[in-house]
This record gives sequence, C-alpha cells and structure tokens, in this order.
Amino acid sequence: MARIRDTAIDLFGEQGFGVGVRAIAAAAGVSPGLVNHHFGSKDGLRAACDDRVLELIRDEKLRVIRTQGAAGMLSALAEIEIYAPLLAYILRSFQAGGALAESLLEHMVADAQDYMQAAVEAGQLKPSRDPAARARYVVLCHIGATNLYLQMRMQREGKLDYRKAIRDLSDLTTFPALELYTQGMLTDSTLLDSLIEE
Amino acid sequence: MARIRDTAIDLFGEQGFGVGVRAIAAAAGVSPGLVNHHFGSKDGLRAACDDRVLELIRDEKLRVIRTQGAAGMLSALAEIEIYAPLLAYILRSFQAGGALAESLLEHMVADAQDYMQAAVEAGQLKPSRDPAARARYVVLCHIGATNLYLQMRMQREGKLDYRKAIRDLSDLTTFPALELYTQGMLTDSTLLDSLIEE
DNA sequence: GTCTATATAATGATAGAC
DNA sequence: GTCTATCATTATATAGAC
Repeated sequence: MARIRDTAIDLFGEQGFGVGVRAIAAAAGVSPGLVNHHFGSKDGLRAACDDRVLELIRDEKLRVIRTQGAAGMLSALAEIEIYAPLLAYILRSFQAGGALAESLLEHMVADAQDYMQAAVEAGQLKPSRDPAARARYVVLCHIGATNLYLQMRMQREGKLDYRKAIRDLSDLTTFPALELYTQGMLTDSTLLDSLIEE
Repeated sequence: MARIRDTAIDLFGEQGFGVGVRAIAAAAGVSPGLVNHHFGSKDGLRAACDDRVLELIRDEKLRVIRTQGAAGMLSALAEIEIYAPLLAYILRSFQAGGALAESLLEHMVADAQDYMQAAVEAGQLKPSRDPAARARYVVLCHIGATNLYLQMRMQREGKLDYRKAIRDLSDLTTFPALELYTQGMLTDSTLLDSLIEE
C-alpha cells in the first residue's frame, strides 16, 4: 500500500496527473483493481500522495529552512537526489493547482516572513513598510519564476535533470536578482513616496 | 472553420486543453467529425488556435507595448473585456507549456529589454551590468507570479473574473514591488560587489 | 490482501453518405 | 462542407473469486 502510493508519487511527478491507474499499478507490480480497493478512487490516491509529500516536506523543512529560507526549499531539494521525485511531484502540483500547492505556498510565505524579520533585526535586510506583503511578493515571484522556467525546459527537453535545471536557473538569475536586491532599479523615489503618503 | 477555431480558443481557455473535441463541436454548433475533417487532429486544432492567438497578440501588442511595456501586456488584456478569452487561453498555455508559451515569453523578454534600455537612457532606470539578464529575470518573475496567482485563485473559485483577479493581484503586489524596485532590500552591497569583481 | 474479469463511460479518429 | 455512424482505445470504478 505504501509502495503503491510511493510509485504513484513517482509517476505523477514524471508524467503529470493525467497518468492512469493502470500505469501506476503496473509500475508498482500490482493489479489495477488493487489500487482503487485501497484508495477508493484516483482522487483518493492523489490525496494520499499529497499527504505523504506534505509529511516528508515537513520533516525535511526543519533542516532546510535554517540554511536557506523557505523560498530556497526547492533548490535545496534539488540537490538531494533522493528528493528528486518529491520535487517533481511538487512542481506538478504547482502547475495543476490543488490543496497541496496552496498549503505549501502559504507555509512558504509564513516562513519567509519570519526569516525576513530575523534578517531585518540582524541588520541584513532593510525594513519594509509592509513586511507581510513583501514576503508574499518575494515568494510569489521566486516560486512563480522557478515553476515557469522548469516547465518551459521540461516541455523542450522531455524529462528533466532537476539538479542541473535548478543550477542553470540559479546561474541565470543570481546576478540580476542580487543587483536588484542591492541597489533597486528605479532612479526616482517619488513614485514610492507618493504611495506612502496617501 | 474560423468559428470552430474561435470556439476552441474559448473552451480551451475556460476548461483547459483536456476538453474534448465533442464539447468543442457542440459549442460551435457543428458535428464532432467536422472538427477533425478540418484540422486533421486535436493537435492540429490546438496549433491553429496557437497561431490565431499569436496573430491577435501581435496586432494588439503594438498598441499595448507603448503604454505599459511587454510585461504589462497581460494586465492590459485583462482590462479589455473582449480579450478575456485570449488571456485565459494564454494562461492555459503558460501552465501547459508548448510552442506558444515559449514564443510569447521570448517576445516579452526582448520587448522588456528594449523598453528598459529606453528607460535607462531617459534616466528613469538605473543601468545594469547585464541588461539582458535583468530583462529576462524581471519578465520571468512577473509572468511567473501572475501565472501562479491566477492559477491558485482559479482552483479556489472555479471560473475567474480575470479583470478583477488581475486588479487584486496588482493591489497585492504594487507596493512591495515598488518598494523593492526603489530602495532594494539588502543593506550590504559587498555580496554584489564580490560577484562583480570576479 | 490480492487477483481476474467486467461494467460503464468518454476519448480521438475515420469512413462513407449527402 | 457537413453530416451520421462507428471503430479502437482508454479511462475509472466495481464485483466476485481465491
């Protein structure tokens, strides 16, 4: 039963949620009937996979967060080969929507807010007039960009080497992100000022 | 034939690319057989839709770009009610991947680069050490965040009022984005400096 | 727990009449 | 150009034997 679920996580991650119960059963070495016997339906199986992934993430998160922040979770997962199927499943969830994606995103926003507040208190980050909005904005951009980039690449290359892809994305974005985060982009601050004064 | 294609654009946008040929034929008021007779296959129909959307975007883009820049194209489309089906189709394309999404993204990056260069020359934008990377980064974040936000909302609410959703997203992100673009976020510039000196 | 066999529905695609 | 009818495939889900 755990094997069926774990196989489903692998296949859902590799081929998307359109993959059939038959394929999952075959890959797990059981009959198609057994899958629905255990999980009731395909949606039930999907829910079981979601729960399992969230459980694994929660355990791993505690380790990862302290080193990279919530937004760096995906990158961190990509570096650990064992977690590649997990990462694939999470990305499919972000693309397809669903309860897991929403839950993960909200967790990331909350974690990012804590992480950034600590950085402000440590003098590494400038304070914001709306720390909650800033945390949400940064996470939305980071996850959104990562999601979009990986999806485009997956479409072009077929199956993805997530470790390599995440590194390439990092190479592509580290400099412009750091430049933007350090010196901003706009020369005129009156736009922001007028928004604050209102 | 144009009616079938335009109906397909509507339905693909509303319900995703999983929608069946039968449903499209019924909505267009023709028989299922006629669809494949014209377009050969479902993929052929999809390709015809892609071409049509790209054609419409190209015409509309010339007007939109001069006022908002390429990255603002989605927002601009959302304001014009007639283009709501187009926007829906484009978002589905970004979620599902494919040639149209890639083509649109590359156009946006190129346009953003031109637009930002003009802004630098006008003194509105600080120069970047890597303008191409900056343009790509900004577009990737903007489109990625928009895509992710709309998708989450669509999952939660069912059908979406794109105009309202885009406005809500704008309300949510305008302040933190402007804050970040104006003053940056990091207090220490040595991280960026060390990256430049290498 | 696990299997085989099957029910039921929907899919993409095609053939041939008009 | 447009239709009806149908084929072959696939999907989820279920029933009943072991």
